[in-house]
Amino acid sequence: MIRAVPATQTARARVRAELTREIIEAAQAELAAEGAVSLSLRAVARRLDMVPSALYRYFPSRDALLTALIIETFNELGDAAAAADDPRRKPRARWLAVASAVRAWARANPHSWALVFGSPVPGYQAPEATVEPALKMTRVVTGIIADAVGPGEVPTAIAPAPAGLGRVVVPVESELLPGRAPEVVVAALMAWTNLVGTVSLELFGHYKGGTTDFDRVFDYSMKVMASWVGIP
Amino acid sequence: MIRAVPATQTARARVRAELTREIIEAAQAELAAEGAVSLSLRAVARRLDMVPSALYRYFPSRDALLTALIIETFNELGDAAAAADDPRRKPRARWLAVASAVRAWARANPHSWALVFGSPVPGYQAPEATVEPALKMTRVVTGIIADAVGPGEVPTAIAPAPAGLGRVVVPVESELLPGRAPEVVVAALMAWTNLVGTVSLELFGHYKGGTTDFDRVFDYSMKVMASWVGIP
DNA sequence: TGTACATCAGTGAACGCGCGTTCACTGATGTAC
DNA sequence: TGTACATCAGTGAACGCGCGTTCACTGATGTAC
Repeated sequence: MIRAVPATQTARARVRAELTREIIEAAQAELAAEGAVSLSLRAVARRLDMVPSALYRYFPSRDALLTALIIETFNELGDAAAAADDPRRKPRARWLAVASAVRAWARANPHSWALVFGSPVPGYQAPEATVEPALKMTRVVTGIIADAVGPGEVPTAIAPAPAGLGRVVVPVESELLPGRAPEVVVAALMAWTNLVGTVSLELFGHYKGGTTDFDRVFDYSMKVMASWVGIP
Repeated sequence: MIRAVPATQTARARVRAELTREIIEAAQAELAAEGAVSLSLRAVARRLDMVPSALYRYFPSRDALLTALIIETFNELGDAAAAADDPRRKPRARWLAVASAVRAWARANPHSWALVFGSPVPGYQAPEATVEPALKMTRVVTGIIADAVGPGEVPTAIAPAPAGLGRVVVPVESELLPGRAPEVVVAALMAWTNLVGTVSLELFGHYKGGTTDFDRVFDYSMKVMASWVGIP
């Protein structure tokens, strides 16, 4: 799938790169139409007017295509979040803009969202290459919180963490929230969880009938979360 | 699937009821082993040493079996939550006990959890009969919050709701939190979302590598959520 | 610049598989009189 | 209590389907000299 290509691309290499793109896009269209479960190589091939076996020139297996799709999804979501974030604005406005953008992207691409945040595909093990793209959206969110709450600070709304919790959250602290108090690290995790959880539960139909205008509930709950987490 | 049975059950009716149970249990075992996606009538039949067509005496289609399984799952989860809740204790202890019980149940039955909270099965439309069982666990959670925060009260940690929000959340307020302020209704929704979201994201592997001891992070974050929502 | 050979893209047929559902059937259980 | 008939459970064979993957092939594109 990844191959060294001469600096001056041959026509063949160019066509190959283009077709790889087209296959991913056809797979996304198929995903949007049918969902991740029934995403089949044959359906993708049909969309491209190709014979199924031809896809094996580009992806060694269905799983490899799925991986490409997952990476693509995380990248697009991360880009949507990053595009909505203007670091010159106040943290609260940034948080609300990013949260809305994430939700909007998910509603526009529900099957892609379900592909990465829904039930794991059984038998499929996500390879290393998906880890970094998966963090993109998260980085935008935690970046805002890191800008709002300095190292060592603890917003008043957050109850003190038990002794020793800091050690437990070192991985996420060092990767995403360097120097921040454990209270802030966990609160950031909760804000992220609430965003992803709310979007998933909305998309998967679990709020159905609960409200007459979920847009307003979403906006308000993100504001509430902002003050809880200490985003002024 | 549902049929009138004479007050004095015939041997046949008794056997029928037992076998219906056994089929559901075999389907759960299959679910636990393979996941919801690949849950097939034929696999369930194999587990029972029956011929696939025999299942049609009990369930008219694969979807009907799936529905029975979804109802079963919601009921078990609701029972687990209710069993953990002792109304004589303080709201905070109740909330923490229920949250832990829900998480424990999910970790013990990950595929059942994924069946109801993961990606919707494409082409499957949940019938009316699943609505009430789906609410059971939610009722336990909101019941605790309703006991902690009286009608009209607004805990200090929750930012005031914009005018008119109350009207939007009437359905959930009247069904689950009668008379409570819109701030409390939304905060309860957020607490429930955070619980379900945290459990899902843990189960689906999205916290992997983030902490060295997620048990402790879970406990602490539920405590933080309790004080945010106003559970003393 | 031209030729000989190697590489690659895409075809078409085939493989073995498991799926949901239908249908005509046999034999056992239950009901009416 | 016994008999005649109706109901039901489960069998076994078959249907048509779509799937991922393999393989030998043809013809076009690229490379070395």
